[in-house]
Amino acid sequence: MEYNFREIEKKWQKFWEENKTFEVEVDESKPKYYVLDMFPYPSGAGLHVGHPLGYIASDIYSRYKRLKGFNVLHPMGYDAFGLPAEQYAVKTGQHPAITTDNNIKRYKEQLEKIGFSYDWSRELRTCDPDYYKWTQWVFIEMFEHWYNNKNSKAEPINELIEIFEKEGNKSIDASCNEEMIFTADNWNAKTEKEQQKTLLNYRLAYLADTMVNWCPELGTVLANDEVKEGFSVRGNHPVIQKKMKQWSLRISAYAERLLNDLEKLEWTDSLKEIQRNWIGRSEGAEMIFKVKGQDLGMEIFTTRPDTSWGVTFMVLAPESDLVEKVTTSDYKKQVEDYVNETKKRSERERMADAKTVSGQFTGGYALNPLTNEEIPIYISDYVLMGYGTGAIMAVPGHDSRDFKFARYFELPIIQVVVKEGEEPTDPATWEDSYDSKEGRMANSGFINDLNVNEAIEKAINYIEEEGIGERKINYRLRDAIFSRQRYWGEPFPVYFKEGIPYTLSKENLPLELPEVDAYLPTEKGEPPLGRAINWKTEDGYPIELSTMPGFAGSSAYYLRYMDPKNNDTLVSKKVNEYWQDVDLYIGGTEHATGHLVYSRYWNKFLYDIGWVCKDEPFKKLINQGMIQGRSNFVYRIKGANEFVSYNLKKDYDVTPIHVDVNFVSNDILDTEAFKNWDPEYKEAKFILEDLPDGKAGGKYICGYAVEKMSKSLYNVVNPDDIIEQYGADTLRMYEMFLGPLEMSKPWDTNGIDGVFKFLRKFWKLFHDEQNNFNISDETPSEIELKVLHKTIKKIQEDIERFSFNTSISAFMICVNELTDLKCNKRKILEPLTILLSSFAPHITEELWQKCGNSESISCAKFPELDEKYLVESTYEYPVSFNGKMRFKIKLPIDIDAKEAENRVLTNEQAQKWLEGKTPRKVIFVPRKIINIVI
RNA sequence: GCCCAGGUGGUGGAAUUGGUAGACACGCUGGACUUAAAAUCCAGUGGCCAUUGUGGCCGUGCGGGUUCAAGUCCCGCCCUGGGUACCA
Repeated sequence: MEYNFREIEKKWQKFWEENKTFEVEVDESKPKYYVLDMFPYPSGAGLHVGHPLGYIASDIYSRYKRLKGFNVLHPMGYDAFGLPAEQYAVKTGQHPAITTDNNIKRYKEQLEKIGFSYDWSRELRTCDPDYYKWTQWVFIEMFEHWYNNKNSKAEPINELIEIFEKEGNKSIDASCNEEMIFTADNWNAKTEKEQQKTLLNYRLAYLADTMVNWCPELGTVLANDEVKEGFSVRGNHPVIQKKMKQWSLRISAYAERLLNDLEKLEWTDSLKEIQRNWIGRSEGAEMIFKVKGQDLGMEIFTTRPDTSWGVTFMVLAPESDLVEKVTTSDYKKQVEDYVNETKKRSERERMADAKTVSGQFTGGYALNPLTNEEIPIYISDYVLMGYGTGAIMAVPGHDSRDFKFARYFELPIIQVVVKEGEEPTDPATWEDSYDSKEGRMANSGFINDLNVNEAIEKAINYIEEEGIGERKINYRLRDAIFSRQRYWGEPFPVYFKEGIPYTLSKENLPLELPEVDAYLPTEKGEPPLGRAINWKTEDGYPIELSTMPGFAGSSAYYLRYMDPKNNDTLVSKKVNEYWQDVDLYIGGTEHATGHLVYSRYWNKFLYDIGWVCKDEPFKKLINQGMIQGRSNFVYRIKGANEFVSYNLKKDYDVTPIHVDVNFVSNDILDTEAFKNWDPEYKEAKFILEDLPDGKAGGKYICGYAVEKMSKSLYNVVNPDDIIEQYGADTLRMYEMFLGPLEMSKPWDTNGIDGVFKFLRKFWKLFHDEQNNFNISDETPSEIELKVLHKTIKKIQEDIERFSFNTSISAFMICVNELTDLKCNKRKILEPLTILLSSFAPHITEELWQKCGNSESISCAKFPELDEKYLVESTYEYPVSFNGKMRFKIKLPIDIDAKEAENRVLTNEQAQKWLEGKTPRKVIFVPRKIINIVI
C-alpha cells in the first residue's frame, strides 16, 4: 500500500475526536503540564501558513510531554471580541456575533486539519456570556479593592472604609489619585456621594478624568500599547490627546512587582527587556520649588538632584493646572495662545516637530530651594503631562533638550559636571549639552568635587533633611485605560446613581450585551450602547455605555481553561491547585507590552485576593518568529504586454509586478496559469531564458523578495492547499524544518519536497517492494540499536531545548541509515515511530496500528535511552598542525595523552607535516582533537 | 538617540561547553530507468588553483586582539531586523 496521507489523516482525526483521545481531567496520580498557545483573533481572512507555526511547536511539545507520562492540558479558544467584526457590522449591518461565529468555524476547520492534540471540550470564546461573566466578575472585584503600598497587596475596600471611619486617611499609604488628608470626623461628615467620590480615588478599577489617546476615526479611546508613533495599531488612524472621564485599572500600583518578578520567569532576555523598558523605573527625587510671591509649590521629579546648582529655569507642561496660577497678567494672553496652539496639535505633530523649539515665558519666577536663586518659569510642549509631575527643573548644561531651549530663549547655561581630569569650560562655546552620567561636580556648593554618584546620594539626603523633597522612584507605566466607546466588547457591570458609579450585584452576572439598531454612536455622541432600549437597572438607574477593551477577555483565559464549565467560580480552588500555572506559553512578541503585561497584572490581583495559587501566570514563554512572505515578480516591458525573464531583464526597461506565488515553483513561472490569472494577461508574451544549447525558449524565471505575508502582495500561502497536496504531517514537519522557532523567516514552499520524501521513505521501511506491510521480529543488530539510541538521545535533547529543526534532520539521518541497513525490525521501528509521533501524528498512528497495537500511539511510552548502545571503543581523532586539520587517525577511546602523542607522531602522514622538525608542543583533548604545534 | 537580537555556500539552515566550518534539506549539474514526461534511484556540488592520482591556498559582515586552537571570547566599526522615545 502506498502512503495515502489523505485517507490516513482523515481517519485519525476522526478517531481522536470520537475517542476523546486528548480530553484531560485532574489526575493526582500524574504530574501536570500546561501548554498554552496565545489564542487567535478569528479574522475573516482565515489562517495562512504563518499562523500555525507556534501551534505546531506547542503541539509537538505537548505530545512529547504526554509520552513522558505527564497529564497535559493543551486547550484552544478564540479572542472573539474586537474591532474588525464591528467595523464589518457597520458596513454591512450583519451582527458581529454572526461574523465572529462564521470566522471561528473556518478557523476551527483549518486547525483541525493540522492534527493538533487540543482538548476541544475546553474550547472557549471571550464573547460568550458564560465566559465574560467572569471578566465582569473580576472587574467588580477590582472595583472593590484598593492597593496597600505598606503590604504591597490589594485589600478589600470595606477594610479601608473602616479605617477611614476610625482614623481618617493619614496612616494610609495607598496607590491613589491625588488625595487630601482627612480625619475620621471629616470622613464621617461626608455625604454618601462625597464618600463614594473619595473611594473612587482608591479603587483598583476607577472612573476618573484622564488624559487619553482619542482616535476620532475609530471613535474610541485607546490604551498606550494600542498606539504606535501617534497612530492606532489597528487601522493606523491618527490619535490625539484628550481629557475624558474614563474607566482605568490601577496597574501602576503593581509596577514594582511586575518589574521585580520578571526575574523569576523563564522568558527570553529581549522580552523581559521590552517589559522593563515599558515599566520604565527611574530613581531620583521629587522636589518642591516655591513660586515667588505666592504660597504655591511646583513639584518636579528629577533623576539628577546633583545638578540642582545648574538649574537656570523651570518648564511646565502646557496642560498643567499650575500654568494658570503662575502666569502673571502681563503674559496671560501669550500663554493662553500657546496653550491653545498645543491643544490643536496631535501627538503625531508634536513628535514630528521635536526638533523645533517652542515655548512661552509665564512671567512667573520660582526659587531654587538649594541656591535660593530666582529662576523664570516657562511652558513648553517638550514637557509631558503624563510623565513625572508635568513640570521640570531645567539643567541646560547637561540635558540636550534644556540646552536647545536655553539657546533659543537666551537663558544662562551653567556647567556643574566636569569630565574626570578636565577643567570647566565656558558653556557659551558649546555646541551641545555635555552628557554628565560620569564626572566630577563643579559650581555646586557643598557637593563640589564629588563624583556624580556620590553627589546624587548627598544631594538627596540633603533634600530630605531640609524638607525640600524626598527620594522617589518613578515609573513610566501608566494606569490602563479600560473604556472603549464600542459595541462589540464586554459591557461594564456598572450603573450610575446621581452620577456616581456602583457595580451590579454579582448574582446578576452576566450582564449581557444588548441588541442595538446600528453599531454607531448615537446622535448625542454617546457610544453605540446608548441605542439599546431599556439599558438600565430594575430600579431605573442608567447602565454604563462603554464596553471593555480587547485585553479584558484575554487577561485570565488561561485560568478559565482549567475549569471551563464551572458555573460557580472562574476556576475552582481545587482545580487551580492542580494545574497551577502555564508551564509553557507560545506566542508572538507583539503582545509584549499589551496582553503579557495586563495578564500578569490581572493574575497578581487574583493572587492577592486568594483566588489563584501562583502570582505569575506564565512560567516559560517562547516567542515564535514571524513567517514572512516570499513574493515573486514578473518584469513587464514598459508600454507592452510582454514579460522578460529575470536574468534577461537588464536589457529592457521593465516594471516589476507581483505575481501570485501559487503560479510559481522554484521561481519558475507557470506561464499558462499566469495568462489565465487576469484577462489583462490573456495575450501576454514572454521572453524566456536561453536553453543550455544557447537557443531561446527555456523557462521564465521570476525575481523574489521577502515581504510581509499579505493578500495584496499575492504571497499568501494557505495551509489547506499545502495539506491537500502533501498532507498535514508534511506541513507540520516542514514548518519546523524551516529554521529555529524563534527566528523570523520567509515561507518558501520549494523545500517541502524534502520533508515529503522523508515521510515516504519512513513509510517504506515498514513495507516490502510490493508495498505490502512487512516487519520482522528478528533481534536487531548492534549497529541498528546504535542508530536507534543515537536518535532517541538527539530527539529528546532537541525537544527539551525547542530545537525542532535539528530534530527533523536527526530523523532524516536515522531513516537514511535504516534504509541503507534495510532494517525492518519491529524492535527498531516501533520505538522510532513513537519518537516521530509528536511531529507527524497521523502517519505514526497508522503504522503503530499496523504493527498490531490497539491503543492510540499517544498513550505509548517515550522510548528509554540506553547509553550502552552508544559506547564506542575507538574515536577518529582529527589531527591538526598549528590549528589546521590535516588528517584523521583512529585511536582507542581510553588512550592517554602520552600514548596518543606517540601513535600520532610515528604516523606516516604526520611525518610529512613535521618536515623533519620536532614538535614544540602536542595538545591532546580526549574525544575532541589532537593539535601539533611546530 | 537609547536598548535588544542577528549577519555562515546559489537558498533555508547546522556546528549545544573555544576543538574537524558548511550537518540535514532545497536547488543545480551529470548519469540510470522511460518512446517521452513525472516519479524513483546513483554520483557530484563553498570559492580559487593544480592535477593521471595524491593535493594546495583562501573562506563564517569589516579591521584589530587573546589562544596550541576563534563562526564561537575581547576591543573598534559597518549593515539588517525588532523594541522604545521630547521619560526629565
